[in-house]
Amino acid sequence: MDTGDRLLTPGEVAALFRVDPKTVTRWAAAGRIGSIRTPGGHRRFRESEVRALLEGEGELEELRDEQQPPSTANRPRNEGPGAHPGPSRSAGHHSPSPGNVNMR
Amino acid sequence: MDTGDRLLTPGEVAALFRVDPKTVTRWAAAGRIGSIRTPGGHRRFRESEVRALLEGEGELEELRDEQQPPSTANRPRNEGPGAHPGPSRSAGHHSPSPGNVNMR
DNA sequence: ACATATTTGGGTAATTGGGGGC
DNA sequence: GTTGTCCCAATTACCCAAATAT
Repeated sequence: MDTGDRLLTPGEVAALFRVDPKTVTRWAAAGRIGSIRTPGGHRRFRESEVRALLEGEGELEELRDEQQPPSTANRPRNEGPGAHPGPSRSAGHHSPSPGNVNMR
Repeated sequence: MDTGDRLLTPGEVAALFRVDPKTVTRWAAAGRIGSIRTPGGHRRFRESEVRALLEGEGELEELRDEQQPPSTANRPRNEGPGAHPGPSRSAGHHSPSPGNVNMR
């Protein structure tokens, strides 16, 4: 498994997150994302970390146990039965990511 | 691996649905739509998912590579009795959402 | 050495998030 | 039950110029 040795430029990370390169720089400055500095002062980011971040922190993941109201029930979100080849994130959750404490 | 879908900002999704960005946030909070959070806390939405929702719920079987057990060919389509398609979009009695461009 | 594109820095406006109430 | 609007705080986007990378 590649540990993501590939380094991404701020522009790449910005395009991945759909944000401004400046924002990515802010993340690095705030310590929200690991960054490697070039001797010239520019920043580089690990692709593995970036991918892990946008892997899908969506609250919607395995939420499929919806209740069914007797009358007005319409949950057109049903996946066919069978095996889910999807990469379950049930293995090794806590990653050595920086402390993600951002809540008021 | 990459689904190749771009990420949309809450404002974009809101404009697509013609709702307030706050409503989109509520959808994400309620788990009705997948969301990716930026390290800063903002949400980004997958364009493919949004388009799928906009297309109408008719999720046609465009995917033919989905293995299905040859035994149970049932379709757990909980449409529910009676007719109750999505909520009524009775939008049109107020000025366009000002929270899109030019606010303060 | 050149030039071009990208990144960096600071500053200001716009958007977004969360809560509350209608 | 949902959606839209109010507040404030945080994050993000666009403006500039200079430095760095290729």
